[in-house]
Amino acid sequence: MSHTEAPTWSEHVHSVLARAGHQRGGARERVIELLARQPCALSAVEIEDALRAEGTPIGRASIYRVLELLVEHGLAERVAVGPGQSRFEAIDPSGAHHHHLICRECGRLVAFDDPGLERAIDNLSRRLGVRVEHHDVLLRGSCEKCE
Amino acid sequence: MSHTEAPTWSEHVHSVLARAGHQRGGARERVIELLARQPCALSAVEIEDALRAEGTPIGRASIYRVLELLVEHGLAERVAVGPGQSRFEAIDPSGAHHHHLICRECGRLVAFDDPGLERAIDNLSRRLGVRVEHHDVLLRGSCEKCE
DNA sequence: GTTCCTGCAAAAGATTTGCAGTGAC
DNA sequence: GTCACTGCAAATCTTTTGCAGGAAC
Repeated sequence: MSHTEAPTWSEHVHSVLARAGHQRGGARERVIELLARQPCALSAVEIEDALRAEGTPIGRASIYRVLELLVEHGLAERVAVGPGQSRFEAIDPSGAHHHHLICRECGRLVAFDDPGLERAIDNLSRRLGVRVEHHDVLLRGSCEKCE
Repeated sequence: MSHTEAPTWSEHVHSVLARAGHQRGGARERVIELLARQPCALSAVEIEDALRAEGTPIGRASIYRVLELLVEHGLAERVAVGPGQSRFEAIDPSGAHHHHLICRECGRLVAFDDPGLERAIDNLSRRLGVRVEHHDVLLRGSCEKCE
């Protein structure tokens, strides 16, 4: 694979942050590399635990600072799954994105995407006459395993 | 419309809770009556302030207990508008419901409903083969006033 | 050398829990 | 009288902030 196309998410993040005048510290790199490898959203504590398990523990405050920076630059998304429980995940630079189903039984977060849903939201924002920069859709129910 | 049917939300709440073996205390009644009159979602602190302003202050713990009870029985909904910021609103017994746009400029929460969106979510849950009990849609952008 | 990054400890908020007293039925 | 409801204070949990030292450029 690989000619010269489609930058990976990490590369994209690095170039956006560099352009914004940020240096590359160790803690930030580790959070970015970890997020880049995730199939789905993680909480700050899960990120902390995962990095500790890999032998590169970093302070929780740093994790929140990195996440805040990523969200601010539109590079990551915060998914609110409950009172005081946020999870974070990478936003693909291509603009592709997905939504989540949170299972009441097992608590698992399942990702999915759906063009019909995107279309409905487009129509809606046009109808309302508002500018929608971002949308979160969170379904609650039972996943196929728990059904 | 209206012969003798369609119970109001408060009535519905009272009958559901009574059936579940709950008594009717003062604090609970006040929170329920307040929520019944709201056009849109309130935070726990807003509820506390509103009740204090009406001269019937109640403990914040009681507010959270009432809200938890309502959510548990499917009588109210929690809307997560940010990290550590939940708002609550009544769920109409008819099943009618709406979603929200939160304005980045003024922070206002705007309610709307949209049949196209509901349809898209129906189709989606059928396609995924999951049972969706509840869905939250939260748009972020600028409202008409701030546009 | 200057400016940004990091970790630690403390702070700030939101929400929950323990407990003793009060009220509903 | 019994069991649920309430308020207060304390505890818990997530997230943010202040600050001193260390790293990037």
